[in-house]
Formats: sequence, C-alpha cells, structure tokens
Amino acid sequence: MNLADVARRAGVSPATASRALSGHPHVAEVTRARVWEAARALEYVASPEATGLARGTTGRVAVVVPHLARWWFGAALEGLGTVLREGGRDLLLYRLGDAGSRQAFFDELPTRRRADAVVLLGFGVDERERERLDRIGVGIVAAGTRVGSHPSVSIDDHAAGRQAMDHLLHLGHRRIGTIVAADPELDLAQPAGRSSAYRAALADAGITPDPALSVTVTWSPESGARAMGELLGLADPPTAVYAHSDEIALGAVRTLRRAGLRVPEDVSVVGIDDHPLAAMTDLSTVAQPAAEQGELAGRMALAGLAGEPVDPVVTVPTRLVIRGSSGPPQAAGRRWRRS
Amino acid sequence: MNLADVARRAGVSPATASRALSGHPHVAEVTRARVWEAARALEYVASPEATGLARGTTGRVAVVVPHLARWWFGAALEGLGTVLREGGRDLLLYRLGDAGSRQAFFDELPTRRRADAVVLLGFGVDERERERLDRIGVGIVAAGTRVGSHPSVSIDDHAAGRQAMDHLLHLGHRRIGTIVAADPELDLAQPAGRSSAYRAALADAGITPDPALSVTVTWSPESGARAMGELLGLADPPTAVYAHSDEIALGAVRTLRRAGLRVPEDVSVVGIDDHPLAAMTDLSTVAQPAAEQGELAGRMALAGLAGEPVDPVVTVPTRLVIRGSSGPPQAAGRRWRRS
DNA sequence: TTGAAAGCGCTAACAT
DNA sequence: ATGTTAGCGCTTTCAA
Repeated sequence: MNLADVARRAGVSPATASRALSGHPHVAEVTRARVWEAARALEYVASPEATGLARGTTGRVAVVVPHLARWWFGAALEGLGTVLREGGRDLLLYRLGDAGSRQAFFDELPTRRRADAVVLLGFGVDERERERLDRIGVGIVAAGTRVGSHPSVSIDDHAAGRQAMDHLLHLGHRRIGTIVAADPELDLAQPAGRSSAYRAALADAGITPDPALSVTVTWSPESGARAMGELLGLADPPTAVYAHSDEIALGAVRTLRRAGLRVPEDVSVVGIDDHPLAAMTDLSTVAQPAAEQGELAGRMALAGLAGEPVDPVVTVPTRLVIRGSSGPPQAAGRRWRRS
Repeated sequence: MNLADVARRAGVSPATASRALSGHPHVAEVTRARVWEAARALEYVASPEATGLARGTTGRVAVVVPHLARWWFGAALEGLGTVLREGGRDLLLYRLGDAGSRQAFFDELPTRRRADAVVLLGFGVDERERERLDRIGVGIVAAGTRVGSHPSVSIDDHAAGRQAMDHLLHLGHRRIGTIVAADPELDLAQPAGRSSAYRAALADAGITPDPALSVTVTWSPESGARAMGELLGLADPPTAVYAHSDEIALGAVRTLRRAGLRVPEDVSVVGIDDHPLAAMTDLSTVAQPAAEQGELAGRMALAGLAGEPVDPVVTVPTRLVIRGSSGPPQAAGRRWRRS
C-alpha cells in the first residue's frame, strides 16, 4: 500500500499519482479523481519519512517546555496543539526538565533534523542556548518569554504586575509583601516584569521597598506556602501579598488560614493567571489568556513556515479580576490577634 | 553535513561510518573512534527521515490525550515524556479534543506511518475505534483506561471509590451524595468503577441509594460547583459528597461556602486524585500517582518495541488522604441553619 | 497533461 | 573488519 500501488490501480505513473494527491496544478480532473479513488480504496497513507526525505521537510514542529503539570503550560499547549493540527503539522513535544536534559538537547539540537520549526513555550533560554538556536536554521517562535529577536507572544508582565499592585495600593495597603517566582534551573528568563512592577508601584505610591518583604521561591504551591510562612515570621508582617502566580498565591492562603488569619480581613492576597481553581477558591488575580497565547504562537509558526510575514512581538492583554481574597487593610489591632 | 561527509572525513565508506555511529559490533575500535571524531567535528546529526525510511521505523511514539489542562494529564504526560526521552524516542502529541478531530484521527489513523507505538493517556475508545486501532499493526498501551486487551496501567477505580466512600461511612454519614464525572464526547470509557464503588459501599452499609443524590457532570470545577447546587436544592440534601475528582470536589466546596455552609461541619467533601492544590485547600481525597502511571506506560511501550514481554495489566495503588474537608455528620439541626 | 529517471540520506545484505 | 550495491517511498526536473 504505497504510492506505486495507488498509481498502478489508477493506471497512471507514480509521478502523476504524487501530483494528483498533493494537489498540484496541471493534472486532469478525471485523472485526479481516479487517483484519489484508488487511494481511498487502498486506505493509502503517505509515508512521512519518504515525503520528508524527498522534500527536505518534516511536517513537524517541535515544542519545548520546562514543565507540564503547571496550569499555564497545559492550557498553552492545548491551544498550540489545536492550531498545529489544523495546519496539518505534527507536534513533537520536548520537555526539558533538569539541567542535564537541557544541556543534552541544546548540544545536539535534535530539532535541527526533526522539525521545521520550534516553539518555545514559557521556556527562557540563556545566551549560549540562544546562540545555538539561532544557528539551526529553522524558524523559532516563543510564547510566554522573549527569545532574542525571534517572534513572540506574551503578556506584558510589568503591566500585569501593576494591575495587581495598584489594586492593593488602591485598597489602602502600604505594607505589601511579594512572592517572587523563579526557577534558575528551568526557566532562565524569569518574568522580571512582575518584579519590576512591584518596585515601580511602590515608588509611585511613595513607599520605600523593604527587602525583607520580598521572598523568592519556585513556582509550586508548596513553596508559596513556605514563602508566606517567612513573611509571617517578620516582626512587621505585610497586610497584603502579591504573588507571581495563582498556584503560589493559593499556597500563601493556606499558610494564612493555618495561622488562624483571615483572608482578606487580616491579609489580602492577589495572584496572576486566573487559574481555573482561582475562581473556585475566590482568589483575586490578574487573568491572562494561556490557550490564546499557545494559539497565537502556533499561527506565527505556521505563518513563518508558509513564508508569510510574522509580527515580531505580540502582546495579549491581562485583566484584573477582583474576588474575595483582597480587601482594605484592617484599621488596627490586626497584629495583636496573631499572638 | 551528512553521513557521506563524515565517512569521507574519516576515510571510510558510508557503510562503515553508519555501523560505527550506530554502535554495531564488528567495527575496529580505532575506526569507530575516527568516525565519531569526524562526526563531532562536523556537528553531524543523522536525518531521522532517512534512517526511518531505510530501517522501516520512525523512532517516535504517538501519545493520544483527550485533554491537557487537567492535572492528571499534565502529570502523566510528564512521566511518560521522561521515560521516552531516556529510551531515545521522540514523543508525538495528539490531542483529540472534539468528536470531529477524533473521527478524523481514527479514520486516517496517521499513527500508522508516523510512530512505532501509541500510548493512549486517559483516552477511552469505543468499539469501532478499538477495532481500527487493533489493525494498525503498531504496539498500543493505555494508561488510565483499559483498551481491549492491550497492556495498560491504571488505578483500581472501584477500590479508590471504596476508599472514599468507606471513609465517609465510617465517619457516620448515611445520606451521601455523589458527583459523577463523564464526558461522553471525549472520554467514552468513563471510570465506571468510581460509580460502582458508590453503590457497593452503600449496599454494604445497608443503605438504599437515592437516585436524586447522584448527579453527573463533566470534569471541570465549574460543573462540580453546579452539581453541588443541584444537590443543595434537594428537599433532603446530603451530609457528605463523594466526587470523582478533586477538581470537581473543589467546585462543590465553593458552592457550599457560597451557600453559607461549613465544610466539614455541615457537609463533608472528598475527591479523588490528590491534586497539588488539594493539599492547599485542605481537601480530603484518594491519592493516585499520575506521573508514575505515565512512566509505567512509557516503559511498557518501550519494552514492547524491544520485543520484550509486557505485563498486560498493571494496577498502581491509591491511598486515602484525610484532610480537613471531611468529618462526622452534625448530630442535628443542620438542616435548619440552611434557611 | 503525463511519464522516465534521478536522488533525498541512510541501512543492510552480500561480498571481500 | 570494511567496502559495494541495492533499495526504503516519495518528489521533481526534464522530456515527450
């Protein structure tokens, strides 16, 4: 059941069968119909290997992610997958977990021969990696990060951070803590904008940042919980906390509850993402469209492959979602109850 | 920069270069070294298309999922990806969202030519689909579902359900509701065991099930919230609820809180999964190892490809995790507070 | 509009 | 231990 069989059954040469099947012009309508008919009868499926060898392309796009169990990645991948499938490309998934697999990947750059384009999903790269990437000759697009001057989709991290911080400031908070997400091993380009927003918002409000109020942890809920513990241990704990993600924020809320503190009466909490469970847990947050970022990245990759022009930088909007975890600071006495 | 170049630079024939590079026996050590040296110098990467064409294999395994944004899938995919990568196989991801893409997929069964094996992740198939799958000639393994007589890994859904139900019954609950998860469009083989456990546990406790206490919805948190609303609307609402997943359970908790009811004093809730956020929200649940199921499925697929024998059915254990969302039913008066 | 023939980059007998 | 020779299944000039 290969092209030759189809050709024979249709009474034409393999060359004509090939042209008919891949929609080339200059094929008589009757011929084309006969070939398709034969293909259908034989349940013919072209061998991508052979097609690829002959054409010099693979029909695949590689997607690189640092993580899969976190909400943003699943959602973005879902959007990306849908678009690629519509575009007729297969999706090759590379999850580069630890520094080791990461090294190996960039050293041998398997992508070079296995895919026509690569999409980096929330995957920050360092200088050396970017250089290697630049030289592999296939199109590159990023989502959720910026990678050199390659096309990318993402939110404006700084703006998102400002939405969260300004909300807290408007409520009247002056002593605001922040839980910074970073994962030096996995995500070399952490969302610096989310941190700069913290400082800028405080500055605009005339508040001098207290370094003790800023604690850096990984992206997991558990580490969010730990970070909140640190913040609570301070002599003068914050009345509000701005976390870099909802997962971290929910960890923080858990620690607060365990400590017998009320949210938002004693401490307000706001995150970023609008994770599906944020609505369930009544968490105030800054919503970002994850699936949409994946879709856009997919479209950009497809456009690049088609030789069409591609927007170099697209930014998707975020939106403050006020729910029950944020409120005005308590007038007084709050710190006493803690004892 | 292809094999021929490497061979030339090493001063050997392409055949020898091929043997040296792919670790065949009967190659002189010096020759092997020279070839590797040449390959390194040229930054040679073999063309998978050519290798595949010549060898008749692809080096890829296809993974089919109905969903990506739900916790179980991300975690399972992560485990699976790790194992496949260690086994040197690439992972081709197919997310079959709606009935349409599903149809298309099984009709043309692209897998047939694109991968050496397929792993179905939490993907139940119907009769017709199973038949087609049986005929594609590549190895098939399932995780989280059973697919005909193909090898599979999963939890014992019935046992898991019993752990949840027995916990509730031990606490003294007699009027227990259940939120059944199903998605007829995506997941044709819903976890029937989780439902049968509900009935069996009640039967063992001498309780006649009340059909009104069982509501079926999709897997999303939002629908869990809606289902709980229905249950609360009953003339005689349950004192405890067993949900098919944590995501659903968390939706239920949200509805209870909004209704001014306390968890677990007024209503107990238990889920299944041990989602990372379950710990953060103090949800009692039955833990299942998602990443491990992915890993095992990967190993089974790899073993199958290597021609090794594969366990037909492996079951991974679940574990009851009692947290703060479940407790004894309130002695009396509960229903009054509701008004 | 169609066919013949060369070749994409690699592997695997079969020789040597 | 290594080289020669045929393909693997498709696309694509180049001719007709």
